[in-house]
Amino acid sequence: MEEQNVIRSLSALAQEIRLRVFRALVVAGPDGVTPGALGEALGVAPTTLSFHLKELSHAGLIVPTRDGRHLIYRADYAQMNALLGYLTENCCRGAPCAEPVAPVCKTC
Amino acid sequence: MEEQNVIRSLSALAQEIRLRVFRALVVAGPDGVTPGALGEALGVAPTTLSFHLKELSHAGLIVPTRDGRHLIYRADYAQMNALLGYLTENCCRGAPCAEPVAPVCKTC
DNA sequence: TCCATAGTTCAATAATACTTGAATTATAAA
DNA sequence: TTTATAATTCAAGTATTATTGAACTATGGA
Repeated sequence: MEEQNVIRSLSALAQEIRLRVFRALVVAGPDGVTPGALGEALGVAPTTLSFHLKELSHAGLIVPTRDGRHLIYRADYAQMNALLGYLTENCCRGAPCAEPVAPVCKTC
Repeated sequence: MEEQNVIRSLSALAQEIRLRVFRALVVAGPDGVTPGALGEALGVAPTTLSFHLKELSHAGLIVPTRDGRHLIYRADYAQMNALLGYLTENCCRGAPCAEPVAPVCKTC
């Protein structure tokens, strides 16, 4: 993963609304969620939500697909994994860590 | 981990200099690095570096300790783990993920 | 004590990011 | 074809974040 993409992804997640949106999509999994449902659940105005969805999309963290007059947004797990991996790369120069870095997803 | 702390941590990492600083500290491990050495390695002015070190410290991602007239900064692995875990919490509602979320640190 | 070194804090400027209403695009149903 | 619904884009004002030089604090050595 490129540094600029990492920064873009971290910036995308470093905002209350976008963090909540992303986590909601991570929880929803393969089903995804529409902007309407997200806006309803999170109490965010359509214009504002759209702006934030675009930020997350540009970062590659979420992906929209169209279904009739709805859009469905889904988390991109590969992108998330790449991001998490980047932060711990070459951790402790390959030595076993004093405080080991744990697997992030207990159910996988 | 509290949402506000998560956002603060992500904001802290979502900046070129701070991301490089943090990764340098992750690689350095328990030895840590001084601001002087970081500034030298990354080509950053002392004032600017100090500002960014404070941002990372406030987020709890790095911790300074004094050693004579030097400060030594170290990554806080527990905070990093908590952050990474937060992003994948309740992933796919506990179902096995379509695209599994991998352990982030191969050497641990 | 006096000076040099290691870092930080402060204040001002410069640059980015967030929100909102109005207008727009795309699809579906009457 | 006309109307309604779902969502986005645009432009503006507002707010937050980054950089820099000058001044300051703390430690160690001459």
